[in-house]
Amino acid sequence: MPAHPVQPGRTPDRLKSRPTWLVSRAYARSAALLVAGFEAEGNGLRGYHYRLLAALEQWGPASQADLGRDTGIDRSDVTAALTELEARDLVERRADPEHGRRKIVTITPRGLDVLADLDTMVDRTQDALLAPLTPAQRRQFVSLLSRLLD
Amino acid sequence: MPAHPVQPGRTPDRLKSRPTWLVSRAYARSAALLVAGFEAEGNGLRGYHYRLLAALEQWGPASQADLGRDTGIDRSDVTAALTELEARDLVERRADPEHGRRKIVTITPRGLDVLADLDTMVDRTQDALLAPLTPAQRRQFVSLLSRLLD
DNA sequence: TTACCAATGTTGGTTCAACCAACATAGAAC
DNA sequence: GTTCTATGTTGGTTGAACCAACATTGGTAA
Repeated sequence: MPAHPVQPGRTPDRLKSRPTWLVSRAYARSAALLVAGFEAEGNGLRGYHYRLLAALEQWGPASQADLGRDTGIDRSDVTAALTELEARDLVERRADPEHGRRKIVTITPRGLDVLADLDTMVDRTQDALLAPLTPAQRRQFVSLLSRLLD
Repeated sequence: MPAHPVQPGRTPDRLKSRPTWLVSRAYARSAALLVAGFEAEGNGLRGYHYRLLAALEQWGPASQADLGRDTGIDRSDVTAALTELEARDLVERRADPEHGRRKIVTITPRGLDVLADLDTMVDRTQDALLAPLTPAQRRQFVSLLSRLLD
């Protein structure tokens, strides 16, 4: 369902055993945990910023267009998010010397620090989400999800 | 992550094995399949309408406020969705004889028919979503999701 | 009874993520 | 040299989820 409320009262039988419904509820919980985590210790950063920092750390400097393609974020949203990251000294934007219009984005040392902090927050969120499962069940869950998305 | 794009190019390692990420990707796929199903054979109806019809079928006539509480849909959105359902003769709204302001909503025979059609569409969507899994894995997946949401 | 409070249905908003269009400007292709 | 495509940016639009206020009604307390 293209709707993910956090607090339905009771659920019709036809919904509550359907995988699409369960996935949407799991997503609602997961997203709520992440939003709470970012709000509590993200210093105003959100998922967009985290994904951009992660991409920069993993693959090194990139143009904004490439960043957008890699992260699946629209060019215009990349621009806005990078402006906020730059204002916090977490990334650097400099003109590509070989391409007049292109800008090369680099993560700064402070950006790496913040990314590390966000990483531990996100890791704790995984534990919170998977709390009801045993370690073996968690591995199974991740494995099934991965297969589902191949 | 509070974002569910359908087409990221490549995914940073730190994301792609994290349950929250996998769940958000699974939700993106699930929601896209459902939206496509409703668009193809929903005759202009969407998830909201389906949930309301399902609640009415399952628990019988109810006031709008109760419907909202049961489905987790805001009162104002319930009003709008019911207006559309009523225009299609899928529900009936009549004043509660015992409560001046309250309205009792009932699903009509046509509403039951449409609900049955939507049910088969939604069932087919389950198969599409779970296609990569074997029957045993599907049972496991549903079981783990249910446990996760307890 | 009267006065207050809570609930109902409705209207008309706001917020926020996702997405789209248009632009000036730069390289690439032909 | 002209056309075509890519880039970064601005300024939108859409749609789901919420929220606020209102008139109206029932219930509660005094």
